[in-house]
Amino acid sequence: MTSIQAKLAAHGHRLTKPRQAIFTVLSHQPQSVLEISQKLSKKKLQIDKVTIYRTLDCFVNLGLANKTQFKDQTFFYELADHKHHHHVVCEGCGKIADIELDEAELLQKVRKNSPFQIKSHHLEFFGLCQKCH
Amino acid sequence: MTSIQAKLAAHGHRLTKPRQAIFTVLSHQPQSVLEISQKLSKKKLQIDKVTIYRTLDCFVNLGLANKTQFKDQTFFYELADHKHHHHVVCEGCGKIADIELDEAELLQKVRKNSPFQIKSHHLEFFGLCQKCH
DNA sequence: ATATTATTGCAAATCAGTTGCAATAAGTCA
DNA sequence: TGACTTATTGCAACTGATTTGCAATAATAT
Ligand SMILES: [Mn+2]
Ligand SMILES: [Mn+2]
Ligand SMILES: [Zn+2]
Ligand SMILES: [Zn+2]
Repeated sequence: MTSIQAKLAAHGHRLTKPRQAIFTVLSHQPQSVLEISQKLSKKKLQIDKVTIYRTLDCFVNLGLANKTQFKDQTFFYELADHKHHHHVVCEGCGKIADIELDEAELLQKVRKNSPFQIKSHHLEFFGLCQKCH
Repeated sequence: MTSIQAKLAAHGHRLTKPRQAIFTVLSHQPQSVLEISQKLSKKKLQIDKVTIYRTLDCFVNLGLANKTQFKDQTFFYELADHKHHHHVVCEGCGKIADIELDEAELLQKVRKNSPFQIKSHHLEFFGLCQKCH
């Protein structure tokens, strides 16, 4: 709460009830707005989806959340307090697991092979989890 | 034409005029359906966007095209006849360049770190091209 | 040439995300 | 604390991308 409080304040933003609620529901598991909405409902916290979108957007800008995308046109959000990492998605059951890699070599190769100044990347893996295998 | 012809036939699909037209317009530059549609229009080939979607879907299934996604909810399609590769997208002007990497090490690391059976991955880089830099 | 059925095009629907705006509630300060 | 300012919320309507239903059309096989 203090961290979010501080970051919001530093940007002239307010710590509101919806923002607190949405924050408590975030985790390292990337979640869609629908899933977040449903989690909130279960907690008897009724928050409009537009507010969820705007809040997540705000969190992403403040570096509190990360926005990801897998194979469909839906965006997923997770807490940003961990180390930079990527995910493996099970194409059988939808399960998502974190993957932590040393990407130094990879990025080095890319920088050597491309004249672009690279700022960020998306990397996601797809396959089958142990159960679905 | 023969390659597409053969693959279509092998799956009981027909080589139609729209399919030929759409095929000629594909390249290694990932393109959205809108862009493909505009290219076709310039060639005086008026094809409904629904047909473009269905055709691209068909091409992807036959391994003739690849479907990619960058930071928005739009899908991009490119020819699949080249070696496996990824892209760098300029966030200034939208320019897209191919990036070819040796991913063996990376995949090895991932397989070692994850119990999932990995089948595919998405990897895209974002930054600024030389002009926008 | 005819019959069969995959494919097309149009209209309408869906799905995720965005925008406008009036009502509400944080944060500020006397 | 209580009034004041303005960020934030919720609702309704909208957009852009993609999908679906269906009747008309055109590729293929005989
Ligand atoms: Mn994660
Ligand atoms: Mn390419
Ligand atoms: Zn699974
Ligand atoms: Zn550029």
